[in-house]
Amino acid sequence: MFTVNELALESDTPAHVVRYYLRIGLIQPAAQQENGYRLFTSNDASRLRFIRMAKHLGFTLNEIKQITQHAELGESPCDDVRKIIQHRIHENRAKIEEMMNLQERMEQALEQWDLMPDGIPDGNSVCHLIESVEGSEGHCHTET
Amino acid sequence: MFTVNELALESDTPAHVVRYYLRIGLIQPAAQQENGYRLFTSNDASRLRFIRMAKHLGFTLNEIKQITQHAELGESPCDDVRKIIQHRIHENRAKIEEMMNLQERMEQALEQWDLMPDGIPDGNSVCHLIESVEGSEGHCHTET
DNA sequence: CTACAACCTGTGCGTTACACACAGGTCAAG
DNA sequence: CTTGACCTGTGTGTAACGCACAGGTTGTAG
Repeated sequence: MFTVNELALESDTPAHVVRYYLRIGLIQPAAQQENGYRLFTSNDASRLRFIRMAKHLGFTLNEIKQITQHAELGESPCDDVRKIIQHRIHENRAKIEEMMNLQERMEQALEQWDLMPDGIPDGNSVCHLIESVEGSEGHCHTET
Repeated sequence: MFTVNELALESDTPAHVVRYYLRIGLIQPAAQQENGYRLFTSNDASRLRFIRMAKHLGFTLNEIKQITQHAELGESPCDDVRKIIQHRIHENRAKIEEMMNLQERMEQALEQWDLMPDGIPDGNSVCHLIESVEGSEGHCHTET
């Protein structure tokens, strides 16, 4: 039987993360001491390791919860797992593209600003650097 | 004098976003009707357009708040603006890299899983697909 | 046996930038 | 006056923790 701290060490997870997973019901204590301390088995440690693996693969905690609940009922979560990853691959690709666009916008701005002096704000302008950036009228919104 | 909705149209911002900005004090109403409705001037509209520009460039709402507060006091925010963008460029580069690593992990996993059948979970295993993924013991943590 | 310090415990709140819901208010048409 | 469409402010929920706090536990010294 491990305490929270021991479970954290055993599963290579920060203790406060273990507590968070407990809070949201992603893991449950196997037992409880009289003073309220939660106790765990080595089974919980491997469960926790599974959770970290899934997170490392991009699954959200909610998805992991679904998966473990399915597994607990004896149903195979594999089909959902494949679908989720496929969806996440698309999602992530879009996000990366958006962040690369942002990156370019920022780099272009910084370069452009190199030739511009600092300015004192007046009633019309808050920061002429930011206001000088072009292309702010074309907002692209890509949904999931 | 505009209402929230009119200000939203004028500044090309969703109305619920305008309300959010009001809530966090990023913008303030110029006046108030007797029924509690908030009223704005065209000055507020251009302020809001500035906020959208800054967001488009990657500034957080907190940073924008700082910038506008500086500007309101007559101090030039330009120096901070340059520093923030420089910092954000580094930050974003790291994030993009991390997301590309994740992308590769996901794609490799999906490919690898193509040859694997679905499995029924037992006590030892939750989902053998996820558990089969290699390299889960080497966690990389890149800080800002 | 007691005093004290170091550490560990559960839990409440703060974070980002909205999205949604809800009860009530406003305005034009009939 | 009533109906319906729309608009208003505000409370709450989101993801995944990070931090802080008051109290409990454990080890060591005296």
